Amino acid sequence: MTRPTMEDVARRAGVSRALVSLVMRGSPKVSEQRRAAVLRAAEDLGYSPHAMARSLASRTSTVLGVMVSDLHNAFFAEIVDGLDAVARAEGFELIINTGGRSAARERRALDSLLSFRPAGLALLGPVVPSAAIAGAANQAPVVLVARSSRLSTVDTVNDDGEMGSGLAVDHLISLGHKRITHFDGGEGSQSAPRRKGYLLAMQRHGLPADVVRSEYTDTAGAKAVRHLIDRGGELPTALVTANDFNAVGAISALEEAGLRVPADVSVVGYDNTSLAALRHVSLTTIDQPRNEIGRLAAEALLQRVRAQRAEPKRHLLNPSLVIRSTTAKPPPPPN
Amino acid sequence: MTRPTMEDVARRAGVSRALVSLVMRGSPKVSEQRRAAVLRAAEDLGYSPHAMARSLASRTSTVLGVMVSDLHNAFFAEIVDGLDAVARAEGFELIINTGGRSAARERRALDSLLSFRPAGLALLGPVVPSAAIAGAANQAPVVLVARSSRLSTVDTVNDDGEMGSGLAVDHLISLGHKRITHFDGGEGSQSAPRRKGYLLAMQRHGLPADVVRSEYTDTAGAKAVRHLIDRGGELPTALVTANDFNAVGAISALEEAGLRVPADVSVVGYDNTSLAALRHVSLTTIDQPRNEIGRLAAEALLQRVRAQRAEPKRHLLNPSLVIRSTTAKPPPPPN
DNA sequence: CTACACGATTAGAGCGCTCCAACAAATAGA
DNA sequence: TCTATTTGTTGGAGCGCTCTAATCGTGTAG
Repeated sequence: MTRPTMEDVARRAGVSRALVSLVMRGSPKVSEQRRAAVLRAAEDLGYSPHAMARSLASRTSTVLGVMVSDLHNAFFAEIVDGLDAVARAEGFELIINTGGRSAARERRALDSLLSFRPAGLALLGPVVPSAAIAGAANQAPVVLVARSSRLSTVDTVNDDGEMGSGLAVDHLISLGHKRITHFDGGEGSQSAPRRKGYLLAMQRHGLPADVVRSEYTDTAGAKAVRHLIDRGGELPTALVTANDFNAVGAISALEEAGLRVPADVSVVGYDNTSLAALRHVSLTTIDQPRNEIGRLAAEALLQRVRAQRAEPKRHLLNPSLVIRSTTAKPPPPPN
Repeated sequence: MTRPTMEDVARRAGVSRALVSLVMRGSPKVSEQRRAAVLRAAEDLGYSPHAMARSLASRTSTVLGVMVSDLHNAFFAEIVDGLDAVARAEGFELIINTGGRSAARERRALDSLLSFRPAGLALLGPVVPSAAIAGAANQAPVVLVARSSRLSTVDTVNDDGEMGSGLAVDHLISLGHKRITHFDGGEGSQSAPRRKGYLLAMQRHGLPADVVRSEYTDTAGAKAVRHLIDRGGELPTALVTANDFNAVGAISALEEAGLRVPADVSVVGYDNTSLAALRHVSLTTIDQPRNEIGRLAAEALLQRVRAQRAEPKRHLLNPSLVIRSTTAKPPPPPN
């Protein structure tokens, strides 16, 4: 089980350890003849360099630490996918752990990642206090995804939630809706800008805003609908929901209450998850370019790693409206 | 940016480097007084041990390599989640990369993981040839998920697809169904045992089997339904589909064709993804314990790492039936 | 008062590699 | 011919840590 080292390769090829090192790193200043000899010896022995020893000696790292608040969430999984793609293309490796939406656990996860002295750190939807992030940013370049920050040492990649909700509202209004309610994402990340976008858009059109506190789950969406019905008064003709899950829960509850979507009530989701695209659901929603987010995060990190940039970068990606079958003109007013 | 080392802590605490090392590893043979001094010094300096240097010096690793054929797939993401949970609880870290369903890329991914000399390797749904797996297994303990192997050096964790389909068929038959069609998963992994389980169960009950080639997507499910309708003849009263996505696609197509689920046709999915649980979908399906799969994989690995076991372990997990709202008694025969 | 054991501490070698300065050999310039 | 350069190669120090064996005090028994 004990693998061959550079020493072994050097001995077999009849050269010094340093020469083997040069060959392994693809240095141009090695004669073809020696290079071939070294490569052969390595091949024979099944040698491959020890990444950690290399990292230690060179005082550099090819590891990017990734902390995912929740891998369960397909949204983050796709971002990791994007990160992985560019990281690997650039010769970096991802080391991942999850924070489980608990600040304490995230702290530990962060420490654990830092103990590998990674070249950079990507935090996906972290909930740790800003101070912890600042601390981490002192040790390695940090990029934040789905969380904003004013720290000048960290980069951020976000979708413009304010704009996204605005798109949803504009779409509904252009269909003729006037009573539009927002189900918000509660404490969830990005909940605030989405709410703000809704409020601003309603105000812009001179319509009364109505926000119901909710969460990023389908049960919460259903609950919000029942709340709407229970509180009495006129029902809205359209819903701008916290995310796709919330939307789907809302749709179910609406249908259970005898209301048709979109004939009676239009519903817009957020995220454009694979769920929304299912023909059975066919949800009008706001798309965030997830893979793109991952790529940009990785690129931002690599730029810092290579010291190509010191000023913070704030990516704010434009979401887009995806119109499917859950929005339509409002029903004619009952008279 | 240059972080303090053990040397720095030692100097500040007025002790030797070795003593700091002992404290950091929680050795009992250190006087309380010194321990406190060291801990204080470390705290003051913001010191934390360098995982790679530690690994190199101790000739041990706390890293588990994970190769995911496709992180996009929520199924694997949840397994990684399970892996992560037990790995972290045991003080191990995950280093992840993806193979992108290409044997060549998987090979490279594998090499890259091995260059970190991980304590063990988990391969999720790998497509590389068996020889490559055997090669990897020579360097580190390997556990395979969603892929079987005869290699005595690797462990495997799979769900019993044959049994799962059997459960679906039995359930439908107990409801009174006789014409049950299977939409299979085509070339997809685990497609074969699921098909086999269907065939065996039908045979066991003396019913004629009917398999329609399909895939693990919702569009494929819809297409299979249209194929069923187009080919004429009597429609089945129940569908055992390739997976949940396939099921949802099939349901949509059925409804579009004016058939009600489950009144006219019952549908069973496979995997019990979060999709199936949505109230809007409420799909009867076969549950694979994904988190459990991840846990078992991690445990199998750790047992090998600790040399607690040398014989291969073959986990075959029992799937279970989750009854929701897409299955019911068949319609009375039209006479 | 010496011998001995025992717990606490430390020096030093070494993990597998990179990097630097030094060097030998071949080539160029004067 | 002799001194510069260039090109290819090498020894050795050192990255931050662990581990073994040796050392240093103490307390205790003889």
